[in-house]
Amino acid sequence: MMSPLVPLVLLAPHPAHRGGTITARKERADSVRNRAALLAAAARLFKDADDPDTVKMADIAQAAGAGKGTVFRHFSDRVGLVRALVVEETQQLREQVVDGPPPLGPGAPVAERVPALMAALLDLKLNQRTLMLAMERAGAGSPYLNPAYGLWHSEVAGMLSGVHRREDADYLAHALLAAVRSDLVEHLTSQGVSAGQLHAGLRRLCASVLAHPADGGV
Amino acid sequence: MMSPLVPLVLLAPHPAHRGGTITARKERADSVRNRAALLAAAARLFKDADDPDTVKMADIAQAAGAGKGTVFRHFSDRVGLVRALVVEETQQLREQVVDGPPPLGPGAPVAERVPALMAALLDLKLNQRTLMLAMERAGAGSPYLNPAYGLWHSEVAGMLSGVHRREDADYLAHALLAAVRSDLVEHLTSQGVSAGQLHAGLRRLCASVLAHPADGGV
DNA sequence: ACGTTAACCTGACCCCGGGTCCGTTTACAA
DNA sequence: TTGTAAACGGACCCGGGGTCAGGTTAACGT
Repeated sequence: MMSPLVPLVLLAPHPAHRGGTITARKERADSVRNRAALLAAAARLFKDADDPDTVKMADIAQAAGAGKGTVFRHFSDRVGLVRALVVEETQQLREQVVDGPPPLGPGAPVAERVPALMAALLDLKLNQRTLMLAMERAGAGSPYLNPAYGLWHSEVAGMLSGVHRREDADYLAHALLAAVRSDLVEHLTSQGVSAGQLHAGLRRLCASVLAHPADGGV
Repeated sequence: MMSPLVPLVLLAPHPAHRGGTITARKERADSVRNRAALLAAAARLFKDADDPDTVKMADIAQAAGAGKGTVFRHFSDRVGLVRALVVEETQQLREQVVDGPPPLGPGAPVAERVPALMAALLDLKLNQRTLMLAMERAGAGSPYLNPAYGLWHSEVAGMLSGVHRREDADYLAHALLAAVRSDLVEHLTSQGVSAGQLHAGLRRLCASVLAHPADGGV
């Protein structure tokens, strides 16, 4: 809950970031209040919505009791808003992965930690369904520009690099993460596949990728 | 080249499909000509464009020497147009997979056929980059509603079902296909990853998933 | 306290692109 | 030739993301 990995202020583009140690006025209280209100309102709207596209910027502004301009002042565009939300919603998991207890945190054997992280990500997609869909749909390359993605990937790739060549490990990590992409999860769920079945398949996938490639190259 | 898997006429929603064996006027020549012109123009525009979003419906109409209404008459909406294009561009590969010679066609051992198909799909994403990006970006669940996807998935899942439980095989097939999604390929390419490296990683992934899971449950 | 100032707030407005509509044209059939 | 269903086309509509000019207010210096 504490010690955010990224100082929250960095998420807001505006607060004066001039030269080195000079002046820099304190951020206005109403600005802080508005940003919080906007994030809260947006989170609620996405949670309630089925289709992320039905959540309009103007709705968010209104729900937060602010003007539309304020939304764009704080988050610059739709992608920025969604990213900020994702950062919030993944904060807990990010902390657990970086310095939490095993199996998510460091210390657990790779064979347990990888599936644990992947399972957590799958649950994230299941629980924050609409928001995560919004993130993947938002503009070019969105899933990969998401700040959290870098963390997941470097963690997984690092763990795989004990079993595979570095380059392969990088790609395999991307592949594992692609297996829990929101629209895939959404598609399977809507086909009647249960969460349990998804988890089972995912475990199988992790196990396959983690198994030492006995045979030479293929 | 011959024997299209799906009669072309099915791709066009409009040509009269009333009751059983009755009348049904022959499709007008100009209609046929226009559809072909539109597809050709769209294919060219997508090929030339970097960002699929820069290809507008009006542009396509104009490039084909037709009115905007005509585009929508033939393909109903943007998604329809893109899907029709994808069907065209994948026709050759679809035929090769269904009744072509090994390793793509039936008959090759699974350990060769799966990586061959996946490599072909990766090449497709590399060569038809913009069109494939357009397809994945087009509306909700687009990659999975694409008619070709069903074929790739059923083929791969079928092959995997010799090695894995049926449910796992289904999911693993989706996971393999997710590993060649256009935006991932795009992201890696833009990071400087070469086509060769992608192919290598993909082979490694296929090999892992195809290896018999010796150990019991994970 | 109280002016000064820069940051903030707002919602009317702009813009653009997907999709629609209907008056006009045209290919086919009788 | 003529009747007619179907195709055509581009002016038009509309909704939503993003902008901006003008009013407001919280922080700072004195």
